[in-house]
Amino acid sequence: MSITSDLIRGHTETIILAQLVFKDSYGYEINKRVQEKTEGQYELKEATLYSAFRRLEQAGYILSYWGDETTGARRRYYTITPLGKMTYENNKKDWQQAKELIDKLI
Amino acid sequence: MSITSDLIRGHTETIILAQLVFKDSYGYEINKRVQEKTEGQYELKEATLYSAFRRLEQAGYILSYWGDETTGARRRYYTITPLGKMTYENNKKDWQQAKELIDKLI
DNA sequence: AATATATACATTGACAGGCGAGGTATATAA
DNA sequence: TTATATACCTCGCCTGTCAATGTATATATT
Repeated sequence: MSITSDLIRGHTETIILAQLVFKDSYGYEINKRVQEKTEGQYELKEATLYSAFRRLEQAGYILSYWGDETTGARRRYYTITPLGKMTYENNKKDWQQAKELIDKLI
Repeated sequence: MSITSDLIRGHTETIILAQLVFKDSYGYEINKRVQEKTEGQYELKEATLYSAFRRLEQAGYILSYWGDETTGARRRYYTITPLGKMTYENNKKDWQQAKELIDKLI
């Protein structure tokens, strides 16, 4: 695993929410998008990804529904809720703050 | 606890090493320094701090010795080793990289 | 004299998130 | 027929954080 994995620990949920702000999506696609955006420098582990989905849904930040694919593997799509959007915005602010703190400290 | 605690998770060791690069220090002082630098926005929990010291010493990044205080509570001082300095420099680079990745993703 | 506060270190045990390993199923390309 | 890509899911371990608790010294307050 890449050197950065420890440092991104704790951002998984925000990363997922960020993808869902643009459009509904599903696990596999979200992970592919993360890999594209980081040019392969980072990827979500499947176990991490799916356990995060459970937490996010439990918390009311996302909702899920099965896609109506007539071919290929089935997809479970996720939508972000208004509460999820608020949480995402808050998390982004927290990140800006945390970045400054860490920069002061290291 | 402050909102940022989850996001700083994983930086504890680097924060400690950063303090020891300047000068030898001890737990209580390091924590006070962290609080000063962040204007009270962040503090290391004692259990977190002392378990980090154990890990860092185990890994050969720091060495410890008892201070020779003739008054007040005894202090266990820590010194950063050359290996610890290298690790600190690497961690700083990793942080710069992680910051960019996270900014891309959220 | 008694109490509170600051300094200083340390351990225990619970909890939460990350993830390796394993499993299921469909579709296409070699 | 085999491999690869797509797509989802669970179990159980590992690791870092931290609340709670305990010890000891020195000073300030009541």
